[in-house]
Amino acid sequence: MGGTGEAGRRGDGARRPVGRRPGESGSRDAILAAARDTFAERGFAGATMRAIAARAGVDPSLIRHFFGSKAALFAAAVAAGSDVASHLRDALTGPRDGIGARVADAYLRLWEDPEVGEALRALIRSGVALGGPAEQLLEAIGASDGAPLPLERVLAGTHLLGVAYARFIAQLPAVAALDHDELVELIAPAIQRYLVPDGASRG
Amino acid sequence: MGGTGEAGRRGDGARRPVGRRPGESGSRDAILAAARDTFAERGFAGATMRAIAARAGVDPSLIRHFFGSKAALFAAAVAAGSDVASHLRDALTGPRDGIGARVADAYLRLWEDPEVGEALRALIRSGVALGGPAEQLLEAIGASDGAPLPLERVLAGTHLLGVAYARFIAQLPAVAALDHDELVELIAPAIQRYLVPDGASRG
DNA sequence: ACATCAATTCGCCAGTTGTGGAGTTTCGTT
DNA sequence: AACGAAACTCCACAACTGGCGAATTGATGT
Repeated sequence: MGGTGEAGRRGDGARRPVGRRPGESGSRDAILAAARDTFAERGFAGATMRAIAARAGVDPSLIRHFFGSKAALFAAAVAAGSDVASHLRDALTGPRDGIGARVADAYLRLWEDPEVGEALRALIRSGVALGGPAEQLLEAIGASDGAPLPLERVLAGTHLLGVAYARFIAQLPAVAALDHDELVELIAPAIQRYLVPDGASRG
Repeated sequence: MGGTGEAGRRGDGARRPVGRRPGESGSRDAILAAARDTFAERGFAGATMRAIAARAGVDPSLIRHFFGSKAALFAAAVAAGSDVASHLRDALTGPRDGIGARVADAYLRLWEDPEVGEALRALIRSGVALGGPAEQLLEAIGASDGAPLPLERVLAGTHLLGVAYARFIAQLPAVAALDHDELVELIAPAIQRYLVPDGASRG
């Protein structure tokens, strides 16, 4: 299925000079950013190293020079999204009052961070089977502090995951167009009811 | 990234005879089933026609003979999962009492159908941008009967989607191990509260 | 019996993919 | 000033990809 090729962000068709560039080039970071974007858009299999290199404005071999292989590049690119759990711990360990809103806010804020958000999209789009962000989120919420209701906490995680999917991946207008605080307010009650069994204290 | 090749479900290494087989071969259906499975496991880009053919026990060219192209095969393979909306209409148009449990039950039952479920997995794994099952589910629930609260209905859809993701795609043990009815009972209240604004009528 | 059509495989092609080797230019250190 | 290491590109390759034409075999209608 012949693609027309990716017009590079930096590549303008003219041959780049060979050899090291003067000063700080930032090529490594450019590659990581391009990889995150491309993996997020097309998934692991659909993203080609040539497309990533073109987007970063470098030669494909430079990717290998820095990262070794496509799999290693993927791992490096999505590293930012690999510890969802730790970012939610604060929100989860706070007082039960308003915990639904706090967790929803923290989770959505995570997705809104450009680096983390693209990494999460890349991970989900690539369908990473084990250790993926979905499992991590769900398990993190479920087993956060040895609470007696891990299952219902996992269900809270599924709701958050579904909201994130609709807002950031499917980009469904109804959900994606909402203001951050608006969305938090809307889903907070449901999260709250899962996290604390008796449905007290509004979001 | 050189794979070792897919050991065919039917292919045993021996050369298959050329020419038409006697009797009903069922090759077309075998191809569709193999395509659904493979697309579900690896996504559109990751699934190769050769892998699908091997899984179905046929020559890759037979796929082209029947379906024309990889894209057309994909479309045919996921057709079963393309009208999520219609299958939920009954559950949504019933009485408000117990609508949460009814919708949750109908939705999960959809995923449990082998044909539909694999089609949905394939669609989500492939990241179909528009018209995908995620959008369809969400929009179907949101706009079902011109109700005054489409947004909150969409949020119910996000929860269901997240549950399905955890149970059928990520296959998170905590959610995947649950009995169907158990799971319905657990999430029904949340769905119910989204679908009817005043949180009346249990499960 | 004969002609027609569908099912099926084989071999091939042009393009793409990830990877690797070899060379060139600059940086950092001594 | 010399020199090793790092950044960077070009070229090539072997494998794989989707797609296609052609040949072979069986089923079906007349």
